[in-house]
Amino acid sequence: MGARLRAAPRRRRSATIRDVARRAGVSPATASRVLSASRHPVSERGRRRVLAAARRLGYIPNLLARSLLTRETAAIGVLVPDVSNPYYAGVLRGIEDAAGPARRTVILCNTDRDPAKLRWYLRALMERRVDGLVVAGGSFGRAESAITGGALPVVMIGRGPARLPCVRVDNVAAGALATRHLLELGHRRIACLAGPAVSTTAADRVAGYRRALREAGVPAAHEVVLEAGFTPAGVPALVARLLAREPAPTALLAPNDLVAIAVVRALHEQGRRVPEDVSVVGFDDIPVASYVVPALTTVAVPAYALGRAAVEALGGLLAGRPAGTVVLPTELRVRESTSVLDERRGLA
Amino acid sequence: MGARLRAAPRRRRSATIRDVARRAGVSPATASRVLSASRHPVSERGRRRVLAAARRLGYIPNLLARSLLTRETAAIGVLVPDVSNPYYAGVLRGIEDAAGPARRTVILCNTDRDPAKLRWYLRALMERRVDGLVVAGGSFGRAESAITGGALPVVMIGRGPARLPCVRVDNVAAGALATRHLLELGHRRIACLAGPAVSTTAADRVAGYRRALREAGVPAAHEVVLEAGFTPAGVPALVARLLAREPAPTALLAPNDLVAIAVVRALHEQGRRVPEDVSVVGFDDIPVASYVVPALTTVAVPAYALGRAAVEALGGLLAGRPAGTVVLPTELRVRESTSVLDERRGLA
DNA sequence: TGGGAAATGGAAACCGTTTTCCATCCCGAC
DNA sequence: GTCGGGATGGAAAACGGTTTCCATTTCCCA
Repeated sequence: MGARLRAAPRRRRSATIRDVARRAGVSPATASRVLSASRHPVSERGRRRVLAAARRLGYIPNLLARSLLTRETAAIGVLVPDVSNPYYAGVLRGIEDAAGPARRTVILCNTDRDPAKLRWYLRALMERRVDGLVVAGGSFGRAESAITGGALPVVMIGRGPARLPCVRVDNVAAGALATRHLLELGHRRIACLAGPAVSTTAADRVAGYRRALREAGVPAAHEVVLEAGFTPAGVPALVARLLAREPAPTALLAPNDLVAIAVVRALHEQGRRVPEDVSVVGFDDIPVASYVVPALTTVAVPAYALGRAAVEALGGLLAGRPAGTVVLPTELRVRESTSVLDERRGLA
Repeated sequence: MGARLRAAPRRRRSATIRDVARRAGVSPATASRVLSASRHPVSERGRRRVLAAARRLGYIPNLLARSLLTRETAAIGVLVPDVSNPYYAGVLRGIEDAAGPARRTVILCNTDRDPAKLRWYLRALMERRVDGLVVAGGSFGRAESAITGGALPVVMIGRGPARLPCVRVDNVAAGALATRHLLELGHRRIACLAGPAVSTTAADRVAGYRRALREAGVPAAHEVVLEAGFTPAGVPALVARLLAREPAPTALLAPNDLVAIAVVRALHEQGRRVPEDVSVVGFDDIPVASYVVPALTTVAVPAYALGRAAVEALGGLLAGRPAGTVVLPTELRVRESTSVLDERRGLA
């Protein structure tokens, strides 16, 4: 004979569908049909009684039990490098706003771009049987696919392996856009602070920078690329190195707005004014970019829209519609941190 | 006779503990005992076989089934007004970093301070049977407690009803701290931009501001409080109103750093320099505060630590330890946006 | 009046775990 | 020789829903 399993004493048992059924004088089957809007017909009288009983008992369905049976959890896992980064905060907000109406909940994981952490979280999400994944700003290679068993729908944000659907911007174009803006203002000595070496986003922007310079016929000797990371750490030293060059650049690209703001400050501390002495362009257009002084000229990346689009693509995948790559447009927002090159000034 | 339920065709069935048991030549009970590190002894031989079978089959336990039985989901719901706000992003990061090691996952909900949205999410979290809740920056009254049935452990961040455990800072003290700093610099006409009227955080800071002024013997007529909200919207108009006063304030408190940065900009646009003409103090010390020019003098609120502490308190609650109120210290960070009052300048 | 279809409702299996009872077996102690 | 007890392992009952089969009615139309 099996055992009478004692309920864990800690949490009091809440009303189950059987309780509702009993109170309504119907079978659990009927109660379920009413409460989960099944297609099976139920008499008006039965429906009313079940609804009344559910209300009276404060019935809250147990999604775990339902999910166990239906194999759907209505939960999606979201992997981002770091929510503290305003760009990813925007992405996350878009994800959540799109997931809510679809009655899906978001399980958040910060990977810090650490593959071990990524895999650890991936496993946790698999154990929870999430319906799908949105992965932003991380690599997702063979090892990761092995964990998901390849069966789990995944949408990448930014860039991922070709086999996975992806929502992104054209970062090569974005890099070129920023660079051409500076070229049009007369700048020729334009430095580029690149993001971390592992980031394809950063690499693409650098590629766009190089391409724009070449197309404008700027000598290759003018190309200056320094690795800076996506955070302001180390920015003053990098700026100092740039200012020490002979001749020094008159404009520069920062890997994102956060770093751009730090660059403006570092230049300020070195006695250079923006944009009179040096022009600075950022990427992302985070909320604060338009409030700082000088307001940042930047290439806007639609973080919020990327998040939304990713969830919509994932929803499509879950509904059986295939998803490909979605490329959203970037846009140059000219504000105050760039200006026409004044030959009499400049860093030199 | 009952029905043979056909498995949903969409998702392929992954290996279950029964598959593992069969392959290892043991019963599901034994397999479970090995895989979930139960106290029940299992022979070394059996253990090895189960582990090998699990590895071979790529077994990933189904947490839904486990949770259904144990009544614990190892998931916590997190309700914040808006992740795009850097302050809440910091809180969230702290929450997640503290939850991870405890093997708990975080379900994120953005409430936008909308009670309807809050209740909607609350219900969704109840359906998912989260183990507990962390609620930041929202009210949590009778109606909300009714949804959770009062049985769900809840930790508030910031401020909540007295009956709930809470992790917060002393915002009255923080407001007084900022104000006293300005008083010490010689300012007497200090304006206060308050946060939204519904926010107790905002109200407390205003109270601290008033208290500090009174204690310094500043005439009540010098008190100026304008409602500004926690976002930069409308800031230029408010600043214009302030500048139009006669005499005009020589210093001001912003409800948070984001607004403070917008205030600095608005002053700049009106031809006033910070701090030479007007001193500005913010709250929170968001990451960007130290990178803008001028670097913001601000009262640091330990967002990350608040998040961590909330999860730790919740963990304690779940382990049966009662939790009270935790008050974390704020700290004045004097940077560049405040300076000694120069009688010859000022707004007047 | 008969018959097919639609409406209505219940019994029970099933999802994948965990855990409680036993049932053995084996060991040393008395 | 038997008895207490620890080690080991299995059967089966939960957890709380959903859904598949039926089993009845009821209804409409020929």
